[in-house]
Amino acid sequence: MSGKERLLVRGAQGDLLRLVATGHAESRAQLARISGLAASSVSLRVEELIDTGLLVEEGSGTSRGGRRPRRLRVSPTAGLLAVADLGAHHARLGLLDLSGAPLVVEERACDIALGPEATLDWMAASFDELMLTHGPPGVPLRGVGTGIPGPVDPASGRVVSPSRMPGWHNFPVAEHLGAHYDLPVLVENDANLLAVGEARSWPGCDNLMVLKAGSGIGCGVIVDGRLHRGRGAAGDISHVRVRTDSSTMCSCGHPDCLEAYASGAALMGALSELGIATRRPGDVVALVEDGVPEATALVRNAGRLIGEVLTVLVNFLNPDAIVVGGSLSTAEPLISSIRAAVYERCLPLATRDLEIAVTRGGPDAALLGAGSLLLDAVLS
Amino acid sequence: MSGKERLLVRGAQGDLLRLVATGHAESRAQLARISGLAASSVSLRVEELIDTGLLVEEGSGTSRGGRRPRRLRVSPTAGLLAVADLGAHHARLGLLDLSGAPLVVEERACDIALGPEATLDWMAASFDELMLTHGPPGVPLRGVGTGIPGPVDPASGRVVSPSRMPGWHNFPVAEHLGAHYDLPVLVENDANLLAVGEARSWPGCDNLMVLKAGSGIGCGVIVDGRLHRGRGAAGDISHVRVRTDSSTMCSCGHPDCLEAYASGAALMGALSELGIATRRPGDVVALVEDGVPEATALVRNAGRLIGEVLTVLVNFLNPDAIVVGGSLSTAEPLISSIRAAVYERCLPLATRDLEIAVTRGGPDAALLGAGSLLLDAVLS
DNA sequence: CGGTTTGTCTTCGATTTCGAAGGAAGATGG
DNA sequence: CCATCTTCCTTCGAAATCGAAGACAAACCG
Repeated sequence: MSGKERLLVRGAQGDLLRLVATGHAESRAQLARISGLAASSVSLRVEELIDTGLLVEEGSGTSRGGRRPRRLRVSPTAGLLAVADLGAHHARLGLLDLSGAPLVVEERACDIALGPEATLDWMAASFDELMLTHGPPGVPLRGVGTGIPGPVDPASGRVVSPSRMPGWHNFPVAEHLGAHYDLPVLVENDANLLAVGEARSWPGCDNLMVLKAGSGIGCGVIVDGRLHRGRGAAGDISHVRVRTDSSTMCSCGHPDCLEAYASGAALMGALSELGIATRRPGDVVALVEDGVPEATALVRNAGRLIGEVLTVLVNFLNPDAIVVGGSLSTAEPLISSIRAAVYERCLPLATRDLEIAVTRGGPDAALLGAGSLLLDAVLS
Repeated sequence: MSGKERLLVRGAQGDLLRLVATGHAESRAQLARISGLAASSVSLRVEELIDTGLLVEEGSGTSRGGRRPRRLRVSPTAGLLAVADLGAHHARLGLLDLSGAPLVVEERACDIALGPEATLDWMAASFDELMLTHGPPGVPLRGVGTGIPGPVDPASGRVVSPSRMPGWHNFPVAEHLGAHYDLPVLVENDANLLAVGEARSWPGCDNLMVLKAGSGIGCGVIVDGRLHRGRGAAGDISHVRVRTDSSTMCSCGHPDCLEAYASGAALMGALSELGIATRRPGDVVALVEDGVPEATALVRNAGRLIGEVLTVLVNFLNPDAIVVGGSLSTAEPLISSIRAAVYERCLPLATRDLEIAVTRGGPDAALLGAGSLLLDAVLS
């Protein structure tokens, strides 16, 4: 299940491979421009990477006015990454090649309430199955990564006081997965993975806030093109106090947290009090699309509250874009009321070129983000 | 007053010089460790820098168990930086050597309400005077920088819609100063400079929020050890909506901005309504120290409001420390009520190792910050 | 269609950087 | 006080990197 010889790419070679893998460059000339190395050095290194079997030349790219570049790609046989995005009741699982491109992605039902051991063992078994059924023979697994719907301490790879994951507190996820695989293991908060994944779809935007609005409210922050972790829990906005008429206690012990009003779980709760049953946050979106006024009003209020919180952060961080993802993101009134609140209340300087939009990266964005981070760990 | 030949330090040499100048290293061995270069390469480069007259060897450092290192310093004759921190009624002006150490610092009265031309020409004249009276003969000026008590667009060096600087809107400060000096010119928001300056006093803290509580409320943000500018106005918290009973209109046209309740100007206004006259934010601190209950109550309320805003940002950014500076920072009740609000309401994960403290960098911190940023511009 | 322009990639000598080895200078410890 | 250790710095051959020059390939354009 492992024990393959470690990928050996040191220094400059690793950097070049990474640039190709992440899609930042796909020709020698581009590599030279981006890496700052001389064209001749790049050619030498690329030669070696091709000899090692990590890179392949594949046709030619589009001309920029002169000779067409020879397109470079990470070899499909160089290795695979197994990645997962764990949700409360479903997980997306996939295999990526070393360029981060998905080979297979599947969504499977699971239940994190069964506890970490059961869930992670199930995940590992699913990875093994995917490797057997979809992995080309002889192509080694190079890394394993998963997103977790709760706070993760990046240093230790442990889950730290999650709200909706009974039995997971302080569980060493990375260590447990590492016991199955003698490989680099990545464990990261799901919103952070989404942020990293989305960042690829927002070229030129170095500062990004990616909101994940599902059962809970998560947020990943990209500063200067890199994921900002702070001391580990950066990006948390769910326990911010909001301005409301009524007063509701949040599970964290404080009154009037954003999560208690604007999360998918809160919306479902409010609907059920009105006698409208829902099973998943997606059902709320369906109600909105069906024109159920109670649902629309609740979603619109959620958007306003989220927007008011974002107001503070937009003034403070001056991001290039706010990206809204998660299962609630397809509800039109949510986005538009977030937009309204932010544009109305923020400084003109901060909103002048600010874009507020839904996810561009598609349903696999978080998996791609996991691939992206995992690649850094894999390439020496 | 200029036209000196440009400092010529390319690539690796500039990096080494910068490391010595910023105090990150003071021996060849240390340079090798920090820069990642081979010890032999470091020796070569340092040799050249000494030959050029930019570095000097000066005695020996303390042993770490073996031979004592030969201490390196930036030559005092390598050049000077002229820096200023402009306030509403006072400016601090100083000359720094290329290591960022102050040669002279003076505080002089001025009035930014006289408009940009008058103020900047006065500043240039003051710089010239300082050079004449305190600059060692023959030592060239290498750069000029100033802090501005309002938003600055870093790309163009213009002031953008400042609240308390009549006549400055859109004025090209960097360009105007650049006409006097054919040198690198730095123009930056004052809170940002304070943040950069303070960062030197907080080793190990890569993520820092530095609050400047004076007439206005400014905030500089250090992320990953570097100043975060966003699109230019990052760090603004003064126009965040706060939770209050009453309702006050802010000059920005929105109700209940933090600035309208918690800035020095707002406190002075509130005191005058109570029949207590003050001329400067510092007077408010004096009243608090004299035990005037109205002043204490107002300051405490300001601290609470600021703290509540910080709550959001602390959860979001997970900084290592919050540093409070500015003329109000010496009011004990301000800090303690900020502390109370943040510690009470933030996530344990975010506050576990969070320090909330007053400035460590002393009164010249902003000038030192200007020197630090200016150095980057000066060293090619 | 053939010259011109633009961009890509390789060749090769010059330069820079590295790394191992060794000398210098002080700390440590009997 | 002398042997030994640690750290600092330099020396010198080996390796990596650079940059200029040129070959190559396509787009552009009268």
